[in-house]
Amino acid sequence: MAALAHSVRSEDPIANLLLKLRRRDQVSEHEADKLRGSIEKINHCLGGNVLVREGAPLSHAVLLIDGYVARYKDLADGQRQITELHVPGDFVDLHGFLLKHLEHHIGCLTPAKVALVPHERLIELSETEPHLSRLLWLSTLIDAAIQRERILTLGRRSAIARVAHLICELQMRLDVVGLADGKFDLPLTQIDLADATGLTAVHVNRMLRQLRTEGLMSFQRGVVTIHDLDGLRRIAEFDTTYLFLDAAPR
Amino acid sequence: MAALAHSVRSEDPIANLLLKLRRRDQVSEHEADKLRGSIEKINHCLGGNVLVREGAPLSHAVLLIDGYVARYKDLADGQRQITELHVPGDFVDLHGFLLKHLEHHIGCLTPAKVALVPHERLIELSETEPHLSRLLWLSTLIDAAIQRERILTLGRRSAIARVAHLICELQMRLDVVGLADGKFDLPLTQIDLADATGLTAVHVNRMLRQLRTEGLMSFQRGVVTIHDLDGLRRIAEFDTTYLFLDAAPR
DNA sequence: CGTTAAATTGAAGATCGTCAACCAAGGTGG
DNA sequence: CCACCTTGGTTGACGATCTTCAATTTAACG
Repeated sequence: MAALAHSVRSEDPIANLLLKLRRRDQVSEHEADKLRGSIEKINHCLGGNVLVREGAPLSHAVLLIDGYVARYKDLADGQRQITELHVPGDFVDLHGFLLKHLEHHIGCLTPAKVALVPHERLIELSETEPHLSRLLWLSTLIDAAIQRERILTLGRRSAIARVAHLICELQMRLDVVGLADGKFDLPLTQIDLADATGLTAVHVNRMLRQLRTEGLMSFQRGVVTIHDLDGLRRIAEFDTTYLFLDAAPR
Repeated sequence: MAALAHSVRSEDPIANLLLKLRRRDQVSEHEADKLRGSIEKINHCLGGNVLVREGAPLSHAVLLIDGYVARYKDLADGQRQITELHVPGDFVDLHGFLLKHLEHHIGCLTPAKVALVPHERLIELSETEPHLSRLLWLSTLIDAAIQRERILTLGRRSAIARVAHLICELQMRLDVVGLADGKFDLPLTQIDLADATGLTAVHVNRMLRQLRTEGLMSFQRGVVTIHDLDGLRRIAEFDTTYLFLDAAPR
C-alpha cells in the first residue's frame, strides 16, 4: 500500500518534501521548480550504507526521497544512539550546509533513494528565493524541536512509552507525506528501534509484545499496524504540537 | 571570581556573545555595533521566572547576558526534563524567530540579566548583514548539535557519566566566555541537575558524592570545583568536537 | 536445504527510583 | 535575637525497571 502510493508519485523527487512544506506554508510552482532544479543527481543506496561520516567535509545536502535514514552517534564500547529518524520528504542534511562537517554519522537503515543538492545551489536559493529558504531553515528548527522531544522521551519516559512514542511520531510524520494511515512499512530491526529509544533490543521486544497483547499495535515483518491510535498516544503522552504541522509563517 | 570577571565586562551586553562568535569566525566592529544596536532593552529576571511560555506568541529574541537559563518540557505527572542549559553569551531564542511560538518553556534557573531583541531587527539584520546572520543561524545549528549529544547521553550513558558529562560541557562552554577555569559558579539545585540529566535528585546526590570521593570534582554551595578534568572527561567520554569551537565558516 | 541474522523467551542481576527520615542553611515574623 | 518554617541536601533500606546472559525459535535468503 505504501509501495503503491510511492510508485504513483515517484516521478517527482520533491513530491514528499512539497507535501510537508505545504503543511506549513504556501509554496509556489516557481519555488517548487527552483527546488527541483537544485538537485544535481539522484542516488540509490543500500541498507546499511553510510551517507555522511562524522567529520567528513560536506559539499552536498541530502534530500530523502524514499527509505529510512538515521543520524546516530557511537560510544567507545560499541553502543549506538540514533538521534533522529528521517522519513521520505525530509531534508536530512541542511545542518551540514553551515557546519561544514557533522559531529555524527548519517546512514541508511533501509535501501534508500536520495537526491543530492550541492551547497552552491543552496547559497543561490538563499539569495534568490528568500521565502523558500526561510522555509528550509524552518525545517532545521523543527528538526531541533523533534530532538527536544526525544530528549524528554529518553530522560523521563518509561520504556513502554518510549516505544509507543516513536511509533506515534513516525505515524504522524509519514501521514503528512501520505505514507501511513494506521498501517505503514517500517523495515527496521528491533535493534534499530532499541538504538532510537535508548533501550536494549531484548527490552524493545518485550515492550512490543506488551503493546500487541494490549491490542494497541503490532510490528511484524517490517510492517506497523496501529489498532488503537488514541490508546497508543495516551501511553506515549503523544502531543503533535512539537511537529509544527499547522504553523503558518510567511 | 566569576563575579569579578563579570563586573569588568558588564558594560557591554554582547561581550560574551562576541567571545563565543569569534571562536568560530571573525566579527567586525561594524557587525558588533549592529548587533548591539539591535537590542531594545535589558531586563533583570528573578530565579524561577518563566521567560517564554509554551505556545505564547513571540515578538523578541532573548540574549542571555548573565545567569543560567533553561529550556524545559513537563510531563503530566509533574516530571520535568531540561532540554538545554544556556550560559551567558547564548542567544536563547533564535528558534522562536521563525517558529513564532515554542513547544517548550524557557525559564531562569538563577537571577538573570537578558537583552531583548525584537524580531523586526533580526529581519533587518538578515537583510543587511548576511555574514552576521549566517553566524547567528550557525549558533542555532550548534544548539541542535548540543541537543544531539544530550540524546546520546540520556539514551546510552550511565548516571555517573551523565553528571560528569554535564559538568564537562558547562566547564567548556563557560570557559569560552571566560567564566570558568577549573572552578565556576553554578547556583543550581541538585533537582535542576536531575532534570537536566534525566535522573532523580537523590541519585544525582549519590553520583556527586562518588565524583567527590574519587577526587574528580566537587559541587558545593553553588560552586563547581574541578580537581581532575581529564579524569572527569574520561568518565563522561567527553569530546569537545560537538561544540564546534574551532570551525571557521565564512 | 542449510546458513545467518533477527526475534523471542526465561532467569538472574545491576542500576536507578522510591520512600522515609534526618540534617543544614537561610529567611521570616514575633 | 531567636523560634519557626521552608527548601534543599544527605543517607539508608527496599523495590521496580531495565539489562545481561544464554538458549531457542523463526524468518530470510542464496
